[in-house]
Amino acid sequence: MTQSTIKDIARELGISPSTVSRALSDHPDISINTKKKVREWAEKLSYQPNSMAQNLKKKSSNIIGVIVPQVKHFFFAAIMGGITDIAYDAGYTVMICQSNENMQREIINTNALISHRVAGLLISVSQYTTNYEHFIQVQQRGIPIVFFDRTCEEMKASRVVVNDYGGAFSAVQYLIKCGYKRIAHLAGPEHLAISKHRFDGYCDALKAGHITFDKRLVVFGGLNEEDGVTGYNSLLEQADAPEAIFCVTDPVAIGAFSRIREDGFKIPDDIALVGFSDNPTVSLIDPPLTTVRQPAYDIGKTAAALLLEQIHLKSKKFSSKTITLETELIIRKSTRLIA
Amino acid sequence: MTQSTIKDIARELGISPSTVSRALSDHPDISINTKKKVREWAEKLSYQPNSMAQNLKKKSSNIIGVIVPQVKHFFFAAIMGGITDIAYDAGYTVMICQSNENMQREIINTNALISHRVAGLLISVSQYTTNYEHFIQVQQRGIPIVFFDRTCEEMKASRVVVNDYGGAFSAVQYLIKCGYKRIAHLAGPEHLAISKHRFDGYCDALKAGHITFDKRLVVFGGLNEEDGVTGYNSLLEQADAPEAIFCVTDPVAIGAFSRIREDGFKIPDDIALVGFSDNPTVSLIDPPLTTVRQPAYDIGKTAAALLLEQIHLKSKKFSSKTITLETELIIRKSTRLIA
DNA sequence: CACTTAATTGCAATCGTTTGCGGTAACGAT
DNA sequence: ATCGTTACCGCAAACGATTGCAATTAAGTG
Repeated sequence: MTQSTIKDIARELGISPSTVSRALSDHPDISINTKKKVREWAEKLSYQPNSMAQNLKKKSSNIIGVIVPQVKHFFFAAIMGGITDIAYDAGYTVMICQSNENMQREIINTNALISHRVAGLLISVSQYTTNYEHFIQVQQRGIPIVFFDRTCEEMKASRVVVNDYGGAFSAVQYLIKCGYKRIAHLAGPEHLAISKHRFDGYCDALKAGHITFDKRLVVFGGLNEEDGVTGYNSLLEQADAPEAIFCVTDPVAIGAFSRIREDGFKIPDDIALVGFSDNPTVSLIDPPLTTVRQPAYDIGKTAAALLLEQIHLKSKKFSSKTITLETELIIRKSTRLIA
Repeated sequence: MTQSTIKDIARELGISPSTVSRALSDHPDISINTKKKVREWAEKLSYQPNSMAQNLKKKSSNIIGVIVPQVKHFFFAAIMGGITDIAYDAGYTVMICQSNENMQREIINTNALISHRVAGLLISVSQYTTNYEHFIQVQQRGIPIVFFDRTCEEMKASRVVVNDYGGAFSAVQYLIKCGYKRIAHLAGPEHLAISKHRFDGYCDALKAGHITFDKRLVVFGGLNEEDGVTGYNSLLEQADAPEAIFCVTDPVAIGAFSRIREDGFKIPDDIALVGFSDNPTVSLIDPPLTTVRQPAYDIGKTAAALLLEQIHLKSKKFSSKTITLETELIIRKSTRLIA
């Protein structure tokens, strides 16, 4: 029924709880005899220490909190995999919350995690988060925090990101090399760092390729599949169909992909398409998508490792660092040489 | 720096911690004046209650523990979404662990969650788990437990599953109706309930279609993509290529899909393919996959709701129930009418 | 004025665990 | 017989919050 405690073992053996505690932690003051008996009874009662009591005493937990927009997206799911693997190895457990791209919910999640006195926080911010007060709060409490992917540039905090700029640049550069001239960009929310960096990469690649920027070929929107179709629609409203589209994420590319096929256009013959992430899906569609690979699982591992490092440093040397992982252009069949 | 406590507020106002506690919980004994001052200071110190202390006192937590094989698989990721949504609405937080299909790790995860005194446990067992001792332990402690998808039939416990048998049956029945005769089955691990049920559905559909069962057309394996390619390989070792393959999961189907394409065979002309789950990927590949849809997000929601129900019932009326969600055959282009 | 009653608040114990410090017993040494 | 060691072990406080009960004060009553 109810869980057994150190006191139960103590009562059973007619000794004090302190002795049991020390016996279980192999304290030298305790005789091997007592230790053996304590361990036997602990086993017999299938005793499991109460982490809450332990953490309360220690004034620190072995929980790391994670907030992501939506777990169901492969990118975040893969990151979660990396995080939980690292946490597991370090003896930590992870508490996960999803903001559902909603700032209010993100705030509540943050407070819930604070209440649980997480040892640290791993966050990828909601695309509609515009105010960072709740994250600043976290720092003021001395809770280590590491942002990943969707970072918060306004804050002095550690981050794990990928080379968004470089990835975007090489993707667009490649399109230009293929001979495309009218290259559109389905961008993300304007205030998000990843959007900005990928947009910058797009712009600079155009510049480097001596193609003049045409703002009618850029539409800012969201990061998910539905944004791909709405984005493509508003692209067509502003101008004639472009020759190629560089999308801010794979889901956006998938959205555009479906929309394009609906129109009966052929990829890459009528229009080329490039994504960003290399989700497993995009290599299986027809034609398989050219995309910029980012190492999702490694982002999770790296972010978790960085957080653990900060946790163990105890805010001594609070040197927030940014780790940038490399991206890689994966060329598939949704783009081709023309002219 | 350090988090403020009820005592800090008490000291600040020159009152006792008990009064602060009662004020914060709006106890009628406390004067509105005191309440106002307490709330002001709580706000000023950005006080967040220490859940550990609260839970220790209450001898129960507001954490629900989840163990899944791998979060990165869409099916589980989507379920996680459902779980966290329901948990959020009920004021619970979610602790997530992944077993990585490893029983030892599953055991350690279970103990970690027990240590954190989770209010309840949601589990989808690893495909290599053969011993259920650790789950029985959980029940003996009086911790509510709900299995989902990969359930544990040997135990008297609540479950949320889909109609695996019916889904498999209708899929194979459909294949027969299409005119296929040599229908193979890439099955899952033999001891897993979902494998068994889907296999049974396969068998019974054959029987109903007056097709004699050929054991060379069935290979038992794993549930993931790699198992699709190895499964397909051993299928070819045992017999000539079948006309159609019913796969135990979408990832297995994807594995077989890639393998079949490598061989230069055409789907569905040379060979038909059916999956199970309706992961988003399979509708995008070419040809889009015929599959049995199971409502992943709803499985998560249902399992979480059922668990919460059990938690609130406090083991009073311990009536373990099984909720079966319906499946739906989604017919796409990886199968066709023949002859 | 003495006494009851209502309105507030504080004391102290409790949840399960940890840990500094003090205590006891046994032993050998002087 | 006295003292010092050594080896074990227990007491009690503490972590932060909650809560039954007692205490205090003020107000109301006869």
